[in-house]
Amino acid sequence: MFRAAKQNRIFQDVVDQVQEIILSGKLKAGEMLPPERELKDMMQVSRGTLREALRVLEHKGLIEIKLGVGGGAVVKDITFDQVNESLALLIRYQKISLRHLAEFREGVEGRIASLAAERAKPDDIVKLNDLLIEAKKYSEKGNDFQNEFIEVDKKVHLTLAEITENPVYVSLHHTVHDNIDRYYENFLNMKERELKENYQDLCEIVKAVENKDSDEARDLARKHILRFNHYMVRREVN
Amino acid sequence: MFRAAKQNRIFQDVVDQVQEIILSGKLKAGEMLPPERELKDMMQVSRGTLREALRVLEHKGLIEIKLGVGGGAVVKDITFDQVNESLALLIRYQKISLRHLAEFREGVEGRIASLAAERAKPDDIVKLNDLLIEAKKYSEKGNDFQNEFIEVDKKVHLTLAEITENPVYVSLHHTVHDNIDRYYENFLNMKERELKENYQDLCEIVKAVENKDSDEARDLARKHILRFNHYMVRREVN
DNA sequence: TCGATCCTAATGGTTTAACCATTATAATTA
DNA sequence: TAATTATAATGGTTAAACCATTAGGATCGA
Repeated sequence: MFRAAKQNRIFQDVVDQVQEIILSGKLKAGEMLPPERELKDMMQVSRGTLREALRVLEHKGLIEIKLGVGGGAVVKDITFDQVNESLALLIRYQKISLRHLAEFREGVEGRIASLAAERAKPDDIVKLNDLLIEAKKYSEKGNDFQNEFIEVDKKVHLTLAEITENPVYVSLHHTVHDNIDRYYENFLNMKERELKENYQDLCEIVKAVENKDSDEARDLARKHILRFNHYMVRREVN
Repeated sequence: MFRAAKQNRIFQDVVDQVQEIILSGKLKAGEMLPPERELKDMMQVSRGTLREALRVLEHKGLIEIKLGVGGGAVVKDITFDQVNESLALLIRYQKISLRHLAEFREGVEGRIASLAAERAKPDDIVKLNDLLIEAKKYSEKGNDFQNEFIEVDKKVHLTLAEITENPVYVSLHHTVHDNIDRYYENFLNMKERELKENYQDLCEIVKAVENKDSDEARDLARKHILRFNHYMVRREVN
């Protein structure tokens, strides 16, 4: 209900004030805070204290600080970067294993596919089929184009997430991929047969979405991710 | 693939070094960093620079700083707090609406229930049934015990999340609840009839888990959350 | 005139030294 | 023995100076 009121720290008050100004829209993304030397006078704190506050705001992803003339603190358009970073820390601290993350992803992608099946518009179906054509190309070219295939695979999943029109899913897609990629760069080494299996998966998922068969889409997407997870887990380093 | 190498900043190097020491296990939760005045000498930086680094580490959730004699920077056991905070920011910045978050929760709780159905041990079933008895009590006492009922409801969901043995789900439970609660404290105002409906939901979910019927558990959990979401969305303030 | 080079000033990054505020512990006193 | 007070360790804050980076203007050469 309540959180600790460690409020005797001046820099925290500075953080809160600036954050409030940004979140309330008085300063929009791209606009700048006054230079440190002016701001410290306005807020009647020392430059050191102000800078501690700026460090926190920077780390929160609310501002970005540039050097030189015309530099200074620019208000940032907030992204999921901080969520990703925190998750990455949890993984490194071994509060989460990649197996857990992979299992989570399995559920999420299933849900995304099923929502996409309910919500896909004709345009979306076209886009998905275009991606399939690309995927087919790479899957037939064999191992040398493995990375390209994986990129297209990612794009299919991203497109499905976008079709849900729920930004939580879009962001989660990035979060999960960022964190899986970070530790498993090129973890995949699929044989040509496996590339083709994956291509088939994608085709079936898209077909289910096209048919608005949400249960089928969910089950197929989960199976598809499960296959990926197997490649991954068989290489897990723990 | 690569991230910007803004590495001319000394405090960043301090952050990286200390973080590495903590994550590598050389300093464990509960242990302390040297006092600022010693650490600054060891790392050959000024106290101001060191303090900027400590601010960042504190905000990352890696250390906690206490005042007074015997105070200083204590290594923290890392939690999901930072993830929650970042998500809360995204919500306030209106990158995510509560409707989106609620929809996401619906999917997650469904998945949790279905995994729980596959993994519940006899002990778990006992625990769930105990909670149901408590829930029944409050649901019969009517509106005055609405908050108590909601607490038990939360506990049921938390227990289901724990049964999955996947910490991602446990943490997500907290994240979602923290963020929903923050903006909808007491958002619920259920009539007695609604309390009883919710109690029935819980009973059915637990029964499905007991029967290891994962599809049924999933569908029931989703319907249950959907009901909650209706109470919430009908009060949404946007 | 154009382009290259250099200079200037704005702005963040860092240092130093001092002092303030909080608090656990030891010393003192009733 | 218990309450009170003093001490010192430790983080929090301030001030003033200097360093490093950089955009843009000034200068100079062709």
